[in-house]
Amino acid sequence: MPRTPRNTLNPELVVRTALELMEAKGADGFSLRGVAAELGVGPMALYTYFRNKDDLYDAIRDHLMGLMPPPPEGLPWPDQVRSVCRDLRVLMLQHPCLAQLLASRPLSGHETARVAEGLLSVLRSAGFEPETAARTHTTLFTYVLGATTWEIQMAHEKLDPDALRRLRASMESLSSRDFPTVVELAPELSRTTGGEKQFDYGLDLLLEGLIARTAS
Amino acid sequence: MPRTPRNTLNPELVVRTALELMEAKGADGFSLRGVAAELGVGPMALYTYFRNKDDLYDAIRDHLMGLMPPPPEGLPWPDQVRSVCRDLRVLMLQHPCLAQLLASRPLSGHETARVAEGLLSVLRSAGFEPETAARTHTTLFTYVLGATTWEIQMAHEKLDPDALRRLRASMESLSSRDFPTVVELAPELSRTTGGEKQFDYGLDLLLEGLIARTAS
DNA sequence: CGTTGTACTATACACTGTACGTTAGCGACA
DNA sequence: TGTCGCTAACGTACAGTGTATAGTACAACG
Repeated sequence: MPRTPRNTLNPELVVRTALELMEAKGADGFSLRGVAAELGVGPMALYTYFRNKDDLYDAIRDHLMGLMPPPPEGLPWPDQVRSVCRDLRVLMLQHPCLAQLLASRPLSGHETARVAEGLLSVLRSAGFEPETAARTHTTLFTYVLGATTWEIQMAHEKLDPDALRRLRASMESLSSRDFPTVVELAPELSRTTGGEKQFDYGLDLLLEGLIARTAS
Repeated sequence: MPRTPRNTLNPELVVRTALELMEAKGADGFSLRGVAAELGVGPMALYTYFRNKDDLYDAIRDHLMGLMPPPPEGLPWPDQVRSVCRDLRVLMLQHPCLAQLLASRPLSGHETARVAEGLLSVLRSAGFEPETAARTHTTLFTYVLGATTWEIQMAHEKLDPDALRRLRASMESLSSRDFPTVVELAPELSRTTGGEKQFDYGLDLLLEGLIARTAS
């Protein structure tokens, strides 16, 4: 059995510090040694509470998922689903590292389960059969994951002037003979990428399909 | 102007070797030094052809996108769209590193543009206005990206016995009082996750929505 | 032939995650 | 009260990373 901790460290404190560093310096550039230094402690001290770096990643992810609000009550189920998906997007935008943490590691942890429970129970209450509810949950989650990951990527792009310049250059190097549609739609592609409107466009497509299926 | 290469190296060869290593040892565990060693060359030799590691990543991504077939001709547009999305999923499953390469770097390159051109021209021919076509393209792409990334992640999970055991443990530790729906749907969630059926389920939802909008 | 530019090498630096062995200090029991 | 065991935290060390910088050998050109 674990004794009471000495006093300097505890898992909660490590996770909070790691999260701060991750948001300050980006998901790359984050290192165990950086966290340890921030805590005024040797790198190996962290291994008392986390088996390795991935284990710490999981803890950070679950900590962030704890910030997800529960589904709103008293609304029609499509609005509840929309709300959950939007909340997850906003959380991912506020904490860009969350996107990578969700995509690169399996889901686990108490708070993560809580979020899944919220969405799944909405779907079950809406009348979806168990298998359809599971499929729908996965579809919605993966859509939010992909759409928001991409949105974050594009936002990074627009902030880096060097990358932006190279993107313009590669765009203009495309012959409008070989790629007429890409060249024609280049303004729309860069203008519409990302943003709440783009996100809702895809989300509404999914929701319309779901509504149609419950009606039949 | 570039002189004729000495003879040992060229960009194409480097990319092919890098891709082999990436598929053999996974996207992690891939290193410039590994590629250089495989080519029997010093690590810095690669910097003659690529400005840095990310630049090589971009080249690999574009090389893989070159394997995408063009949209099939002579079919109704929803079938063309479905075909392109499925092809991209299959390519990502065959080359799991592609998922990370697509998600972590902006799109660029000739082959990548070719693929975009294919899907965009299908949408334009189907009658979508420029802005809607751009939005739809992004929605479809991000759906495939998220869904397939997740599918790969889950497949990795099922192959690692240690991770699988930990997943079972964390599932069973969930109280069915706190998380009744998750516990109830646990079999469906692990059974339906991934696979072509799951992918098509979400894809068909999107397509139904798109068809409805062109009809109105 | 000399000059120049390029393909590649050699060395070095600042990092990374973590395996291993050691120390210091608390909790509990004699 | 003394002592023993357990463990939190430390220090050292290792194998590895990407890449900056400087140098070397060779091909092509004037």
